[in-house]
Amino acid sequence: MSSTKPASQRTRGGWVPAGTSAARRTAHASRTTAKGQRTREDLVAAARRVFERDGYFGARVADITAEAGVAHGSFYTYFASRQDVFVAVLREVGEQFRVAVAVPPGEPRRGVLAALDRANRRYLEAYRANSVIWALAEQVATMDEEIHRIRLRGRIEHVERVAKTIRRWQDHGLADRDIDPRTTAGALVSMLSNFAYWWLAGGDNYDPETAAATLTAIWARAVGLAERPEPSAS
Amino acid sequence: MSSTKPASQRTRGGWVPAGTSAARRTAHASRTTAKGQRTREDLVAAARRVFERDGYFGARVADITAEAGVAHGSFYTYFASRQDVFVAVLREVGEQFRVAVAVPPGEPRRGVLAALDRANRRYLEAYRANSVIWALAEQVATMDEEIHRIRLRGRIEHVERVAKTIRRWQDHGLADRDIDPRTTAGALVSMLSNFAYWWLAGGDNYDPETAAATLTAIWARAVGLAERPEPSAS
Amino acid sequence: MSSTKPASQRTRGGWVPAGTSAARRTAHASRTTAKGQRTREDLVAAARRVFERDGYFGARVADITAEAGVAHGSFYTYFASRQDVFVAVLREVGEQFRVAVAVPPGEPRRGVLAALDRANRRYLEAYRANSVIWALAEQVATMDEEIHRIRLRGRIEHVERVAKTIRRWQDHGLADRDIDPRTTAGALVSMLSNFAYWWLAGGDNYDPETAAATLTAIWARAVGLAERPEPSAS
Amino acid sequence: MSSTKPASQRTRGGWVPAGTSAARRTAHASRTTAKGQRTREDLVAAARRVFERDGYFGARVADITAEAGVAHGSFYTYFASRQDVFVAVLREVGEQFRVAVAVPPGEPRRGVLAALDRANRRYLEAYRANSVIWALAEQVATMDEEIHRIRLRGRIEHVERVAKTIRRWQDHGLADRDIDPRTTAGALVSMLSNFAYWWLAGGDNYDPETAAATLTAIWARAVGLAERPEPSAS
DNA sequence: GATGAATGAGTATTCATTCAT
DNA sequence: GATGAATGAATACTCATTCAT
Repeated sequence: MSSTKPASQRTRGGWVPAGTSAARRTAHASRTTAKGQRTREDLVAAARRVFERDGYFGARVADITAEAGVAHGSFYTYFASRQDVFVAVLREVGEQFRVAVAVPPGEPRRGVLAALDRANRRYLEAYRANSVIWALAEQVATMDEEIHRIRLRGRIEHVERVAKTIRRWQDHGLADRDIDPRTTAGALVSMLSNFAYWWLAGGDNYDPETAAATLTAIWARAVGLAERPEPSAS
Repeated sequence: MSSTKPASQRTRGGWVPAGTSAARRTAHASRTTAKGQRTREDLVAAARRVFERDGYFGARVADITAEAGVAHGSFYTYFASRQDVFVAVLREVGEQFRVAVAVPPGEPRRGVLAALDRANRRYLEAYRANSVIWALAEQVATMDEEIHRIRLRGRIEHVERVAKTIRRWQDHGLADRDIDPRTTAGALVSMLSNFAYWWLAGGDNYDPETAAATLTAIWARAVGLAERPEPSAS
Repeated sequence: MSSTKPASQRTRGGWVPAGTSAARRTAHASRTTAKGQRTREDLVAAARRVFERDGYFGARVADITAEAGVAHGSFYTYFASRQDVFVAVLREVGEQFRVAVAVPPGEPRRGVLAALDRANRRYLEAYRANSVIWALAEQVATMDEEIHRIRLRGRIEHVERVAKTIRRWQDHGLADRDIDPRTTAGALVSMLSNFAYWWLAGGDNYDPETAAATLTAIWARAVGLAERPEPSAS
Repeated sequence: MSSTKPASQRTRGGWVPAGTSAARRTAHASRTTAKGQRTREDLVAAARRVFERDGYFGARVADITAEAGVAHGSFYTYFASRQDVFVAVLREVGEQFRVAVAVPPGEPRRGVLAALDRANRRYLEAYRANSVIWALAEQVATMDEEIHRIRLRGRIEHVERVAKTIRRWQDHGLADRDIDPRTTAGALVSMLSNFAYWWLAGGDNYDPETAAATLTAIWARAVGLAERPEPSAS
């Protein structure tokens, strides 16, 4: 890495340039020790705890390093800013989330409705496990463009996945052909995620069993899911 | 996450610092000059513009007074804090919202489905008109307990209103008797509001006509709304 | 001042913008009280004292406000940064300097040589009076482009003024016609200012009378100044 | 401004913090591996590049080691501080400078004026080749006592050498007897070095040929150099 | 000798709030 | 009521230097 500085900082016009210290942080990619790896992980874990406890704006870098038991300055060996760790935490949580929602490999393939129901319940469970940090992400999104982009990407991914499922159902004659898959998917994903937010993080109370059943029922009705098993399924 | 902070909370993050001079200041209702009334209105209007432009945490009191064209200090003649104006702005917007969604007095009472569709479209229009500030409120909610309470109250009000409608429909034989009105209402309100957020403020694109039609369709199917007009209405 | 923010901070692309706090300082031009004026002056005076005592990089904003007897935050009511006050101080000193070098109105117009000698001595006196801050400026120039520009402008102004005088002398037959006025002026200004620096601020010692006389003599010889009074002056 | 700081000075600004571990580290002269020697050279070369690119205060130890391709910590195996490498770089450059200016052994000894002209042109060439680092040294001098001492010593050496030449010329009847050699030398050295700075590093433009010729001409006139060759030369 | 992770002191800047005119 | 100057607490970030492998 011979030079990490923008060309505009080099000598220009016969004048000896003054160095500024801005934005010279190097990506911390190469040559990381196992110890360094460990410290980074500690910091991410500590950050998550602090964010959950104090919120995004309430979390000071000092709190995070104190929680991780490292020196204040060590934070900046691994992250450029509070936002930077937050993104790292989100990435981790998002991954957990994606895993939770995906169909577990060993799951028996019975009815479509049963599968849908199980997926919804898994989503609610994942939300419950990550409700605080997830709700936080939903909020911080508005204050921070980077995080908003991440959230939007996640949302669209989710919607597209659902839309694809709906199209598949339509192709198999399991769902109404006259609904718009993308729009319907958007509405259902909104229903699921926002209901989960208010129920599990926002203080609006519901009965767990009724909630899960209702969500699945609406979902099924929305796409006109034929209750009977596919007659000529693969 | 009604409150994750200990009572000894730091002043950061919008929590009301107990015992500040904000408390000392009395409600400014009585003894208001016409001029004073006008200044207050200017400040609220300016605050809304600044909040929409800069976000909640990005809006400084100095920006609001500059926008309103009054002295910095004058702000505190009318409001105790930034949160205080934000609540004032929200109250105003919320009122507009409630008016927009309510059934217009002169509206002809034709079919239930048509009425539902019209209500949904009015909601989307109201959201579109207020999307920025509304989305802001949705987000700020979690960062600020007071505002979260206001939002939760609004949410529950909305859900209860819908639940009541569903119950009425059930009583009239227009909706399925075996759905839970409160839970179904919660899911549908989540769907509507969160879909509106992503569509109108969050950057997820949909076709306007399809969107409105899809939302109404799901709504109708969710409650099992009989498409035929009520045989023995009112 | 309805809006001090760049257009790029306004709502873009259906996404609610987050406010950043960068670069929103307003020019402190309009509506300044006499008291405010006074505080500003106090700060500039204090800054000069602190800069002379501690150097540019050694001067902390806290030192300046302490010296001025105002609160730390008050500094930023008037200046955006340390560099900003430094420029203000330089402007003040530069002005004193320019005045010192200019021909005093009441000065009797005797010989050219005598006038030259008097100008040089006045320059040295001005340098002596401002040596510390002036030497500082000479140094800081390299670290800060803004200040380098100011210095370069000052240098060129000075050189041009001298070149103009040389041309006038050439026109009057008082100076050699075959020297290049601009280059000669550059060399002489360099000689004067840098000699002054090493002598009065840099620790290289000379006898005051000899120094002044030598500088004037070299100056006169350099332009081939005819020692005899102008035969047909003015 | 040899020293404006009290003994209890803060560590800021490049002053040598008395009693740090820098003192503990011994000169690294003895017992050096070939490899170690090489690393040291790499660091000095890298330091020069970084200083030229970023200025003295803008150059961080981390930048230098990155540029040299060695570990951060290795820097302290060879140097006690940034100032320490800077001095090493200066020593190197100063040596190059001295060599460049010295009379080349094989040079034919013709006229005094011609010799003077050639020396001045060599100085300008050397300055041009080292303008950035040299200007830096000139500037950093005032911010750092140690470096100021080095610079002052260099200046005085240069002035004394010129004064000695002038005295020789006077003895040989080639120069005016009534000028003060030391003061004249000081003025001429200032002229030369500062003109070179503004021209070659500071952004003040001149024609190369005119510049060189003008400097020599002023120099010759200043000492009253008889244009004719020494009648009774050596 | 070389490495790069850890340390933590040091400081500029922001902005809500108060208060003398 | 209005004004705008003054206040000062709060905190992110930098980087020279040390030191365990």
